[in-house]
Amino acid sequence: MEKKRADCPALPPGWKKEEVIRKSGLSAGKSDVYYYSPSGKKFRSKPQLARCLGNAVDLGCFDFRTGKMMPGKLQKNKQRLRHDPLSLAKGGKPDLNTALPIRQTASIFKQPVTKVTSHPSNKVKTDSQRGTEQPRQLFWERRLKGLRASDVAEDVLQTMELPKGLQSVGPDSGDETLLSAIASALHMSSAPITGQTSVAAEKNPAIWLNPSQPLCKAFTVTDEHIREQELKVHQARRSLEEALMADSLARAAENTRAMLEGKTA
DNA sequence: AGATTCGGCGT
DNA sequence: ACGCCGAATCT
Repeated sequence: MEKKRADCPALPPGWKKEEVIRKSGLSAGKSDVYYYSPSGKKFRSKPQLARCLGNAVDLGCFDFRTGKMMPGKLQKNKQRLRHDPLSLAKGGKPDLNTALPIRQTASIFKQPVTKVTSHPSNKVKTDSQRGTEQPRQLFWERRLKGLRASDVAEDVLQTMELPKGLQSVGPDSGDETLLSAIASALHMSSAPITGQTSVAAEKNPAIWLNPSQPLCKAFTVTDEHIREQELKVHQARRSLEEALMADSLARAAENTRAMLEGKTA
């Protein structure tokens, strides 16, 4: 069988793509697409591919069937109406369009070739991809520096203030990166955010940093912190309530005025 | 056992 | 209509 394995320019060097036509059955004529990693492992779906490449390549606009990046295929974010019941009903994290910027050049990350199993009959198995996390770039949070939220008039919104106890770890000790790092951690992972629990990370983060935690010294959240936060939420809700009330009064006033003018005209 | 192939579920 | 993946079948 002369299967053509073509290079796939959209993926890191060494990755091959193959298309196999189904030749019998109900689905005869349809085709299946496979990819092969540089080490020869076969991949048969986009999720599987994504699990392997991890943050190395953004497959957001990668079309598995054609093997090309489709610029127009931005995140299929359903233009869901605010307060759509569906958005609230589903569990998990809110579906905000806040994909973080990630590295596009994958080739510096080597694909794992072997994995040593711990036992006597030490056959080298192809690693079970599920267990191994892909490497993350160290200090990637620094790329978030300078990103600011702004309102419709392009005025930069006031940035959040961080509680005193939080201290960053790493080459950029600014509060700005710290805020981004923590916000990202909360956004991306459902695991507890503890900060860097190893003291060694503070001395030499380049070696000891735990990349699955934000660039932040370990911290503890006290009941006091929680009460403060609850208070802030309450105040924010009050402000919002007042603003909405004022707005609706203003609208009502505007309507009646328009009606009166209509009559006199 | 591993590779190949098609079915069929879920969206 | 199609992506994804289970599992029957093939080597």
